[in-house]
Order: sequence, then C-alpha cells, then structure tokens
Amino acid sequence: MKHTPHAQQSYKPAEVFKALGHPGRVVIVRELSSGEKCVCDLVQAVGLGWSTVSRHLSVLKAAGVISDDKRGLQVFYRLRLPCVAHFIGCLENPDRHPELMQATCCA
Amino acid sequence: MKHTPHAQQSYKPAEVFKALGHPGRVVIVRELSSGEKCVCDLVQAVGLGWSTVSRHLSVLKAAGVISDDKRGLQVFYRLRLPCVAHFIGCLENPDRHPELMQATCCA
DNA sequence: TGATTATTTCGCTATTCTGCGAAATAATAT
DNA sequence: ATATTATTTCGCAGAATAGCGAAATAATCA
Repeated sequence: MKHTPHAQQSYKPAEVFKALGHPGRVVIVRELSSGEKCVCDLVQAVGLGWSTVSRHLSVLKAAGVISDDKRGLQVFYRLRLPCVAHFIGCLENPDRHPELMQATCCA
Repeated sequence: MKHTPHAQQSYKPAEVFKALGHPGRVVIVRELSSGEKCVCDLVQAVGLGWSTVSRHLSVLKAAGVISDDKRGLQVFYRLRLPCVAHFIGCLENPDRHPELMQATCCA
C-alpha cells in the first residue's frame, strides 16, 4: 500500500479559539510547548481537580489542538499545533513580536 | 510633549482566544481583514440582530482584537491584531500553511 | 426644536460551561 | 483474582454566554 501524503484535516477556527479560551487550557498548552506531559503533570500545573483537567484536555483534543498517547498506566498529551504556543508568546509579549501587528505573522 | 515610543499593551491570551471563540466573531474578524467596516456591514455579514452583533463587537474590542472609530452617525471597526486574520486562514487551509505545524509560525 | 438614523444598553430566557466529588475504566502489580 | 494507580465519565449546582426586542443615546437633518 502506497503512502499518499494524506490531506491535512481542516480546523474550525471558532472551535480552536474557543478551546483555547480558558486560562487553565492556556496553561496546558504552555506546558506542552516544552514537550509531552502526563495528566498528572498537567493537573499540577493547572491547579484544578483531576476530573476538571481531564475535561479541559478533552476539549483541546476535540478541537485538534493536542493529541494523546496512552503508555502503560499513563496518558501523555502533546501539542499538535505547535504554532499556538508561539502565538501565545506573541500575545504576552507584543513588544518583542512586531509580526503580531502584521497581516502575515504566520508566514 | 515628546513621543516616547509607548510600550505596547500586553494581551491576556485566554481572553483574546475566548473573544475569538464564536463563529459570528470569526466572521467579523474575517470581514475586517479587508479593511474597516461599519456596524451595518457587519450585521449583514454575521446574519444576527443589531443588538447581538453590537455585543459581539464589544467583546472583541474588550479583548483588544479590534478598535472602533466613530465618524458621523456611523461607527467603524477595524482589526487591531491583523495577525489573527492570517492565523484563521492557516487553520482553514493547513495544507497551504506548513508553518502552522511549526513552533515559530509567527516568526 | 423635533424627526431620523446608527448604534448601544438593558432585561429576559434558554443554553452552555465550570468545577467538584463519586463512580467507572483500564493497565499493571501482587 | 485482587489491589493499586492513572485517568475518564457522570451528575450535579452555580456562573457565564447567546440571542432577542424594547428602550436609551448620539449625531445629523429638516
């Protein structure tokens, strides 16, 4: 069977943004920007209950922002759209990112 | 009085994302990407009532995504973070934007 | 001044979101 | 098989959001 370089799924912008529109979920993305993490690490970082963090993770996953990988007892999450972590950095420090103000920041 | 090249405000990422996390508000941003528009144009584009669109505009403005300018009877809105329009384009057409998958899409 | 036009604010209801703890799953270890 | 550990699902109560039409503002025009 031949690998057709499979067409990339298309994201629904409003869904992606909505998924990112919560402080705890932004923390999650920031954590994942330095590499995959297990849920336990993320619970620690976000500072909310397990069930709550688990739901936040499922929201991010449903939007296509992160993906998960179960290994043994643990589930590891990773950033599937690394770009958003950088974008968050731009928003937090616009002085150092003049591209933020231009129409082609992602180009 | 001398112009000190004034420090750029810093955005709260979760707020910006939350503001963008609604289909109608994404339509607004897309409309504004081609230049400023009056509320009447945006009501047309979004397809919801005036009061509703007005509130959506105030959400986007509060988050710093757009700004307004009253001239005569009309209020004109413009995109203050042009970058987000491009980012929306990336999400909708990831095939054509490999940067989306890289950590430095805004660089 | 009073009328008209463009937009925002208010008050309401219906829906969605958050966070929690308890219970359910799932994989490993004993 | 049972216990343990990591994580998710469920069900709830309270908060926030979305949309609407009516009323309030504001700027222009007659």
